[in-house]
Amino acid sequence: MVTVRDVARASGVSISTVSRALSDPTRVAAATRDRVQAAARELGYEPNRAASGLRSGRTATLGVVVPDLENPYFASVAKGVQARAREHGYGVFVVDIEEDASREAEEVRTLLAQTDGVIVASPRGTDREVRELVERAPRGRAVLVNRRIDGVPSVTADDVAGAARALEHLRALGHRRVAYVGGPETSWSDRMRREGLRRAAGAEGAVDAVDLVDLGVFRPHVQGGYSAADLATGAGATAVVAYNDLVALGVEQRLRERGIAVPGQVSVVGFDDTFVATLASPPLTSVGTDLRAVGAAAVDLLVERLTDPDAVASHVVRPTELIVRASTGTVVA
Amino acid sequence: MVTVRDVARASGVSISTVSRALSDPTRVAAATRDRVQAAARELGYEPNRAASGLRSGRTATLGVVVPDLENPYFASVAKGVQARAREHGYGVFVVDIEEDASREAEEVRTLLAQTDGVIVASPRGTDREVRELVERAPRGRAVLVNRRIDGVPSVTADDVAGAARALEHLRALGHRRVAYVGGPETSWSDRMRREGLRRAAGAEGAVDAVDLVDLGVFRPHVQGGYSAADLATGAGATAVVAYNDLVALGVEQRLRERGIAVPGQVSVVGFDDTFVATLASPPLTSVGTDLRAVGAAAVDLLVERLTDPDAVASHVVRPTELIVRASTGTVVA
DNA sequence: ATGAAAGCGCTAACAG
DNA sequence: CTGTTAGCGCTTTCAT
Repeated sequence: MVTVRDVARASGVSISTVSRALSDPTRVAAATRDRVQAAARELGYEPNRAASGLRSGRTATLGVVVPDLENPYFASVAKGVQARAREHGYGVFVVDIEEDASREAEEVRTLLAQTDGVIVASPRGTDREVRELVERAPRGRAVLVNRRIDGVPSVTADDVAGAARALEHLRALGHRRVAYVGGPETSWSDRMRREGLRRAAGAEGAVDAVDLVDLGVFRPHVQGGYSAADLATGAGATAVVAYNDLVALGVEQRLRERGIAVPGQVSVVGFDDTFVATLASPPLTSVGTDLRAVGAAAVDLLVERLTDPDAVASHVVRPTELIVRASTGTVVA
Repeated sequence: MVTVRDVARASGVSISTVSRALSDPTRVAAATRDRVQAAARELGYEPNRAASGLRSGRTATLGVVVPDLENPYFASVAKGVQARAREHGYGVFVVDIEEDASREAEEVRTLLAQTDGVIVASPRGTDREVRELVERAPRGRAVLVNRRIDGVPSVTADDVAGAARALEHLRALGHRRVAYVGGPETSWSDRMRREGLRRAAGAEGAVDAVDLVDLGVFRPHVQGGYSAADLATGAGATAVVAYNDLVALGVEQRLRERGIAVPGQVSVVGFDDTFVATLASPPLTSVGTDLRAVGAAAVDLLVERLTDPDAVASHVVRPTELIVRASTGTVVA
């Protein structure tokens, strides 16, 4: 193993100069700096993170906790986190809690002890639990994704606006009775999406008011949508908005089986605009956000607070966009 | 921050006893052990990984390099790696090289310097490059997934058998002309899949021999299959085997657009049996492997070699299975 | 601008 | 079975 001592010997300086030349090149004469850096490169020197971390108190590592890496949503967020962290010089510990809310707090705690900061994506606990969990983090070393709690920095998508957009789209196509297939109860996004739909549906009795049928809570997977589809048609809805793309695919699947045309008889809208939206047939109209950007924003927030401990807890709200594809169409009489 | 000293003081023993009681409880009297552990819990002691790593030379961290986390294939492998590593007490650094072969070597090198071992999933470099990259790893601290090189431990799927199975399935359905939509040239799996198909196709002129049409190299995404579909029908194939599920979906998509029934006129088979296979319409017949198990096996291999440096480099070959769904059917005259 | 020296928290000899 | 001590590789005062 090549250490600072080896580099120091090779370049004829002391180990402290090596350390400086490599970490903060401005604090060393240009000539010395070059000599040291050349020696380091030649010897294949790689700083020992454990040692530098022990001394400096920084691990140069971030943690990200996701409910399920196989969910394309979180895969994208994790990808964004990893990429941006790398740009800032941080490595990333990824922890998949397998949708088990009870593991969340424990994993965050462990990660907090071995990283500089943690990103918790779509926390599964209640607001109370999440707040407690995060307040144990000294100086705001935790950032939430998809959950907004006062005093805790977070990155969320503008789901309210996105959902409203979706509803307006459906209204414009003539739909007056729209069903919503809901997601997990602890999902903050679900609450926001509901809210957006409700607001956009308009006052009861208004000329262009839309009847919103809440189908309840379903598993956020294909199966959930498959189970909900019949309820939607039974309720007389001509359009279905689903908690996410997978659920929407489940709805499409069941409708197809029953010979109900999409969008001929029923229109379907998903959320998240993950790549599966384009795989569906018909391809899915979906409310999307740039998920990698969400992950990247969370890293930026964290790094900012790590660098400047006095930074206030800010809430970044990323824009959402309605991507119209073939799964939505006009109402037939 | 709570350190061993605090725990030592609280439990009335020396710091080394604390260290022992916490890491190897057998080397300490039962009563002492309990006292120390209680104190540690009460104080909320979390060992400092940097410090223990610095002293012991172990980082308790593994690295995994994947070409693309958003690819469901690698998401599953990464998930398997993370879960199993956790069971062994290791954290996992995930690095996504964004399908950029030129970043591979550098990332592996960096990772090797800050972890105990590295798993390289589906290396994108040539055999030569991969061998060089891995031989820099002292004492076999690298394991390959989806690439078999002598002397380097690896986990692969039995793609030859899987591909053969797929071809036999098609033959049994009456297909005598089958097209293969190939994947990346540096893909070892692609080579094996080709080989399996070739072998199972049988000797030319045999009664039940199958004509294998090689369509060439395509991008391993939906678009690749979409582009290849017309070539397959143009070549008179009644069945198409695709490099992976996404490619197969692309084939299905294009065929549907052209009004060619699947499986009525053309059957389609994918590889990897990722969750997207079930999303397709019709759902895709696919040759699958338990991808989480692949990741887990890679971790086991690595941990074994980390624990016993004399362990020989073994090659784990995971079984593949043909999952028959609605995208394959009998040939119509 | 550079060097000497201390010490981060822990584990591993070595004593006892 | 337990305590003492040294030191992992690095960063960071404090001198010079």
